[in-house]
Amino acid sequence: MDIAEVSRRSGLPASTLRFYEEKGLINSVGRRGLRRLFDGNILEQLSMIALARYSGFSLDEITSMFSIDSTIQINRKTLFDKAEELDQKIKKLTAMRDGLRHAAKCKAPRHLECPTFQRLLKVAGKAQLKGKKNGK
Amino acid sequence: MDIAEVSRRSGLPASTLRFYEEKGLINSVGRRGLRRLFDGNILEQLSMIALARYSGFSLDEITSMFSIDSTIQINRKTLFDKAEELDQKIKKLTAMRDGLRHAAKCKAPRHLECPTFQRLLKVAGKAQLKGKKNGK
DNA sequence: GCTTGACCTCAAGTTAACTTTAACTTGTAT
DNA sequence: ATACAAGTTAAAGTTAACTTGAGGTCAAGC
Repeated sequence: MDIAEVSRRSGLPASTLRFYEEKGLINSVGRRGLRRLFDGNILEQLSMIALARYSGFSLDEITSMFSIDSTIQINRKTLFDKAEELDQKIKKLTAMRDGLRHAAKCKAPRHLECPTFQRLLKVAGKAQLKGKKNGK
Repeated sequence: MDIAEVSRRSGLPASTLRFYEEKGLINSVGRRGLRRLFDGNILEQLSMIALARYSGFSLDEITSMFSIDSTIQINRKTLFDKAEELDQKIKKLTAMRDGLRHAAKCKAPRHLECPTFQRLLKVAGKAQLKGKKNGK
């Protein structure tokens, strides 16, 4: 599979694929002349990466979580911790979603003055943002 | 309330508060000499902003969703659409969380080879990332 | 009335995750 | 053999969301 096909099938521009390879997130299996060749399973790897990115993990975190060459088993505790982190995040997103839905219906002149909205805010604020830089 | 107190109580550095004001996300109510003065409700506004940021909205989106000066009611449909977006995201995050939890327990030599993991991936991939640039 | 510490502005710097550009190479079709 | 479309590299550019730095201001305490 050449880079164009991977690009077409994954939806990612070739430049991104090269960038990911340079970063060590993915690997090409060889070259035909200058041109990279990719293995079929690259597509699943890329889906995984896309999902993780979308979930808010940085490329560096993803590298350490899924990289092929890392010590045979990725530290189970790390994975579990990541899952916990996500769980917290899901709770906040849910509060936000409900808040937005409410706001779309609410008659209060300003959302911040609506008690329902404020309650949601409070709930969401519970698990304070103690994360690193990238709190997305 | 001066900037130092807002900073202390919100946990945000003064530089961020100035930056937010410059961007139009928040407003100071006046000055004492050069120094900004903030109203008490600024703290709730900042919680709201923090939650929205954490939920993956960009500052520009937040500005248009919550800015004080925008047309009296923010477009209900927009709010609803944002809620839907979040709902999709919550589904993906849930898949990711379950995936990670599974990975932490799974005995398969490589997670990508584990059928449970692959199933999760497939589910998560359903609502494709058709978003703009900022898909976090 | 002078110092000082907390604030101010404006410009430039930083980081992540890419994208763009310029100049080069090569397998395939003619 | 030659052209050329599609690849390649290395370096510089881009955007969002801030942070840092240099140099200036001012209200309050001594």
